[in-house]
Amino acid sequence: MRKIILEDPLSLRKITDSGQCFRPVELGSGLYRFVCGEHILYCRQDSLCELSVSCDEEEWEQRWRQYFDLDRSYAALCAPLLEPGGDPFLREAICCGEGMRVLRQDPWEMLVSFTLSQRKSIPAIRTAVRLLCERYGERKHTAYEGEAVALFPAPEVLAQCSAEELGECGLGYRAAYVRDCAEKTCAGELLPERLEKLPDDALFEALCSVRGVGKKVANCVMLFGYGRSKRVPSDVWMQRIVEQKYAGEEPFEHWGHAGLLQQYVFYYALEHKEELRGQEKGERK
DNA sequence: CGCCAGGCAAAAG
DNA sequence: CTTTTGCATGGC
Repeated sequence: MRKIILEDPLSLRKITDSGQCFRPVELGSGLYRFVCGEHILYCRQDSLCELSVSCDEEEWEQRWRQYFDLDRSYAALCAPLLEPGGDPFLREAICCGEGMRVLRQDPWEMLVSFTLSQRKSIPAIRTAVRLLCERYGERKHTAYEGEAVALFPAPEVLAQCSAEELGECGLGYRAAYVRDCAEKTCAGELLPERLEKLPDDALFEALCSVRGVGKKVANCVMLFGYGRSKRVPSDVWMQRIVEQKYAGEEPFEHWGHAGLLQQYVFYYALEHKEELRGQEKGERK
């Protein structure tokens, strides 16, 4: 394992638990495994700003630096928002999520993962994604205890499966949606190399052409797969926050890098589920 | 067992 | 155009 010193706090646990990624896992005793494309990283948290990693320096610089979004300082970005007189809830959320990063993940994987995520809990999404990888993904051997890791399946492979077959991974009615992701990608309509050049609006529209991809899923793919840091996916949890902390008025418009702050807020919501659910209003009859 | 999940498309108003 | 409804299944 090689030592990495970071300029910014980074929490492997919070990132892994924050609902933006479904394949990173804690293997036990603080050892985490991340997968990005066909690259696999084993990683340990030594302190807030120190990691031990399994890759060499070149791979860290070329691949994982971008994956963990290390070229921008989240601390510097959040500092002005922590000043007294600022938004008190946002301040609390940022403190709660210290060490959060918004990962830059594979666009194809994000498209499929968030398409099958709708109306599923995060643990259930993890299971479905894992089953897809185990059934249809190529295996890659690693140095860690001879472990063979199943990579995320290629579009061509999923496009050859019937919806019924895909459904066996627990996709339910979303199986047809995943098939459409694969078909359109194979047909060249959603090639990441082309889409990444589009402006936000055009990219959004292209993603929404897939059956089962709407506003929320498209924004997740843009934020987590294409690095569009202004996008704010709005799901039930974000809606509860807007209701209960902002009296129904979305504050995101006047946040710079709203997508990054959104991730702190979303993580805060996951960590305070009970209170947010409990205070839900409007169940009068 | 019952309830809810990082929503969406289609039907109804 | 805006609002309501049905949806498959795993976690807990």
